[in-house]
Amino acid sequence: MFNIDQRSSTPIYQQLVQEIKEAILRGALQPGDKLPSVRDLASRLTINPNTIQKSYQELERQKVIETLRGKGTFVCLDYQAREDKEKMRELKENLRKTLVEAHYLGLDQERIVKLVRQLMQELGIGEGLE
Amino acid sequence: MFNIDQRSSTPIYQQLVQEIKEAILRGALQPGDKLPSVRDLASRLTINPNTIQKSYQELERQKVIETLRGKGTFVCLDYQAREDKEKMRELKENLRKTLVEAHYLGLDQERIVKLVRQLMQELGIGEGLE
DNA sequence: ACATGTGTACTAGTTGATATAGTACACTGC
DNA sequence: GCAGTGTACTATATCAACTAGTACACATGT
Repeated sequence: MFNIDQRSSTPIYQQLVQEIKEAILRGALQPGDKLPSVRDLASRLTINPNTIQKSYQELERQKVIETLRGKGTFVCLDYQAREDKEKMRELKENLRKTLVEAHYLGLDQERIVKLVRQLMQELGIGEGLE
Repeated sequence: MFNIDQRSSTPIYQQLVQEIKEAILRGALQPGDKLPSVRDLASRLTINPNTIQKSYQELERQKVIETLRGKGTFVCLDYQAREDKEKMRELKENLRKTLVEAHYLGLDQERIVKLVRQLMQELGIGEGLE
């Protein structure tokens, strides 16, 4: 279901957050869809339930999913992008690092922009918020 | 000299690697320039010398700087971008994450490209390898 | 009422990366 | 020789991430 690399240096819970967000972006998970339960997903991925819960908590904090006690966890119906200066600062910082890396790999301006466009298409990032 | 945030969650040695690479990009450090000695920089930044050394080792591994035993550490004269499939894979993965974040912050395709172009200009990434 | 499945909360312990502290050695240039 | 340089090593402390185990609250179906 989700692609998790146990040996990766990036925390498992962060990988899962990323996987779920991407699944929503490409439409594999639709608004209103029910996510697997914490225990179910944990046993399927052979990961501790606490780790799954941490991912779900993070996604809920970001208003991407919502949980109904006793019923389950669902993809939010109306994701509203909010202005978040702190997140925006982090984004720029991150993009900065990535661009420096790209340059040291020998990519010039146009090849970088081309790569960005290609990845956005793969992810399903369109003109607006669809 | 270099902007290090002791309280940041990203490791100090990685911050320093990033700072030095950016300094080279914008020309503050020129090819052939001598970098501060491990001990000197450590005392100026109030950081342990071992941490500085770790940064220098990483940069040397990436062929960005080179060290001459007993003489000092210098910015490489001829940085040759080499094909590195593993690095390229990491770069794409990283860019992917960043783009997903950008989308969830409400940025559409054009605003993302615009931001990328702006940051590249700030960093001094031009058409080719200058 | 009961059993089951759900999210939630808590404690405890392990592991690995990070950073510090201290010491020692080898090379260069004066 | 001496000062400045990079390098190497051990030991220690700290913190985040992860695992393990347990317990509780709520919703649903029987």
